[in-house]
Amino acid sequence: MRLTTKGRYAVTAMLDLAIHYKDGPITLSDISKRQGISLSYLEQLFSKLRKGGLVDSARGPGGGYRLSRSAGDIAVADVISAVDESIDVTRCGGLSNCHGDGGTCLTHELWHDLSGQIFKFLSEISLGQLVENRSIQTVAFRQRDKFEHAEAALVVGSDAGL
Amino acid sequence: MRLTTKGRYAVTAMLDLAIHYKDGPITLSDISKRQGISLSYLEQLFSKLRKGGLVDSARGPGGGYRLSRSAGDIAVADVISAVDESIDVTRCGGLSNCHGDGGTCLTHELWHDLSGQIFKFLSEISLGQLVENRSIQTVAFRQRDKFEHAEAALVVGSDAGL
DNA sequence: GAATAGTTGACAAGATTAGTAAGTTAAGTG
DNA sequence: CACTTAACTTACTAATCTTGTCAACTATTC
Repeated sequence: MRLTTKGRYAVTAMLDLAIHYKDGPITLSDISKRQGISLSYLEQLFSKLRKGGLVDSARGPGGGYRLSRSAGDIAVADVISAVDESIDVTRCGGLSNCHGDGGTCLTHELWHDLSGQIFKFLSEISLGQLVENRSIQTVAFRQRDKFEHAEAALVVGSDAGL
Repeated sequence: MRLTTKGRYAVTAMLDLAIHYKDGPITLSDISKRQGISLSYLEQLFSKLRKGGLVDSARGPGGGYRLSRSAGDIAVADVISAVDESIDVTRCGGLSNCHGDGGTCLTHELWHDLSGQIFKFLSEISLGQLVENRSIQTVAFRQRDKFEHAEAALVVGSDAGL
């Protein structure tokens, strides 16, 4: 899981789509103006988003892009994965054979696990939740206490989104 | 909040430090060998980690780096922030004045909030937790049933896909 | 059927980051 | 003091991100 400005641009653009969903197909030129992202970059990003099946396109006048499914069914992780092809990294390939020292592959596993958690976290936040549940979220976050925090973080991530 | 390979390297190296804490100061050369990260790059990363107050250094023979405080007191977010100076981004500066359209700055706010959540999430995971809870994790992981899944996943952090 | 508004794809240049190489300084050791 | 070790620093190269430009291709509209 990586999280770069590229992913941020993609999520931003998708949020824009989600917000303006009711207006029919949205042109990249509109998104470009609203979000301050260069048109050519948007074209590249949406090429990947389209290949990832996250958006549908319509050409010609009145054309543009729209979400391929409900905003509630598109996770933030989906968007980021689509544009940010995450080449796996740990030299040992994740879990295979690098036991030169006691702590070698253990470290990689630790990272692997953490990475999985981040991914899971972002998988449980949908664009729809971000747009709709804004106020509820912050409240839910404030309420939990320290010891529930493990569970709460996940639950919050899942239903309250942001 | 950004999450790049750079941050991953830093966390990996810090985990290595945490694991080998009892061995006294650890040289970058050791970390380099164990984790497969180039020495030069480690030097650059640790320069920032040191400036960020996360590690203490000792020069000369027998020298090396060690965590400046308990592994339980160092959050993953601390490490990533230290090496990955996250320049803020949204053209409007985060929350200021870009209301050209209804959804313009709202989108930025949404991203800002999401970013904050990711940060909070990573702030609540310490290096110590990652290292210590691991053996418990794998066991607990196997034992849990579907409904305990949320809690276990965080404590454990195991499988979870990517 | 031509004009227009829009996507799609390719390519390249500039800007920023990631990563490497090599040299310098400080601290121990014989 | 000379030598070694290892932290520090600076300069450089490679990769990636981001923007720009140009040329198709497609559906709508006049």
